[in-house]
Amino acid sequence: MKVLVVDDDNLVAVSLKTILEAGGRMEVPALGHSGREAVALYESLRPDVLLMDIRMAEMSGLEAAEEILKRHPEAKILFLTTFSDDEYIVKALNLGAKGYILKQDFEGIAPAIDAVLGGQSVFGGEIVGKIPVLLQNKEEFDYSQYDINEKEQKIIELVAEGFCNREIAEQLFLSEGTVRNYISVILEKLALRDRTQLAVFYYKNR
Amino acid sequence: MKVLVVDDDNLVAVSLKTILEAGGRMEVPALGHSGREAVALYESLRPDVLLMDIRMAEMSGLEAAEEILKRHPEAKILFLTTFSDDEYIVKALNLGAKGYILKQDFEGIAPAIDAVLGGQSVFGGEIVGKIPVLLQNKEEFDYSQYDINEKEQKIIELVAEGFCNREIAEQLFLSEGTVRNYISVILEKLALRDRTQLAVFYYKNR
DNA sequence: GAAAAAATGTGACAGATGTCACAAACTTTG
DNA sequence: CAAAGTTTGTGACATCTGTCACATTTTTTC
Repeated sequence: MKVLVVDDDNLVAVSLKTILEAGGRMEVPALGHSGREAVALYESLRPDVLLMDIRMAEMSGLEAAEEILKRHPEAKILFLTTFSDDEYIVKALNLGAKGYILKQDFEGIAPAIDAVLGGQSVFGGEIVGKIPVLLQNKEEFDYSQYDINEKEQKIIELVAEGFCNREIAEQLFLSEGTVRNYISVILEKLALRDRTQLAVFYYKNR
Repeated sequence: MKVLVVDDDNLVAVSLKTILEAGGRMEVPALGHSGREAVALYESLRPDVLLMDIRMAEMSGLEAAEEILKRHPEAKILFLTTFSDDEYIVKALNLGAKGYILKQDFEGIAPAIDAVLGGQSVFGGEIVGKIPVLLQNKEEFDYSQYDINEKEQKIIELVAEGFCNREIAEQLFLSEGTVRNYISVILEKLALRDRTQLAVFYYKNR
């Protein structure tokens, strides 16, 4: 079974190769170190599974995956991640990745690859619990039709998080009065009455 | 490695036992046929993984899982499902199940169990793609844990529609002062600060 | 650099909001 | 029925909110 390993950090890539080949059932015919290499190596080797870091210079894992899946929709791509990059989970999911697992999780990686080959999708420990939350802050609302600028958008988001004017002022380095003025203008533009209606508007339009 | 198998349908349970033990690495010390049995067998056998049908008479897999996870939060529970019962996915997910896989997927089940033992969460083929959609179908929020009664729920809904106290009072045939008191109590119970946070809470929890 | 435009700020005001202590009306329970 | 509990209401109060007119500062444009 061929597994292509791609990671920015050569040490990680080599370690993974060692771990995977230790079981005797997997072969790692090449190591890549960027998204660009991933695409090229995938084409030439046609591995059963692609195990790839999600963050890389030159071309991110996500971009590479998009490219590869465009040409090979059946590709089995498993992302490697650290604890820190939650925000990519949803993108990876929508892209059609077969999983999202933690680099730290050495013993867990080989079984994960097996499971993917068996047609499953795999997510590292805590990740699944986060998916519902991450999906909530999904799509961007299109404010363009309402003549709402960036700063106003930012204020809308903070109102929709339940912050009061003083807190919003602190976060944006404005005075409380200015925030009040902004909100006044926003309410006028959206034909709403108060900040609660603004929060409601925010959640209903997404 | 001990795997407890629980399925309504004895044929399925026996088949699973055969498949899992074929590899030589897994042992299936018992077969259960209901949620109730699952709970009892889990207690007596303490398996490494519990593989359980989600729909069963007597006590559903979900209820059994809830019970087991209450006592053993580290329990590794994997649900078996057919194509038809999508609606349970989200519940299983929130409950803390380690996966949700398809019965049909014979070859995939053993690797899935391995992956779960390796600390991963596993989802059968198409299931992951459905999660975003399923999460959108706003389920009823469970207020029971917060000691929120029906009238209070109604008021929460009206606040979340953006109505002011006077409007809420009119709709519920209460005085404005009473509505204020209600909201005051609700905010206290939910540990929120103001009506906007209440509206935010409402939309974030569904 | 001066003029114009945009962003930010201030202060005053009215009204809405949330809290609290307590009262009145109604319902349930013994 | 009486006591106890629940629901609904009131009034006072401090605070937050939204509006407005206008001032100040910063940035853009010519």
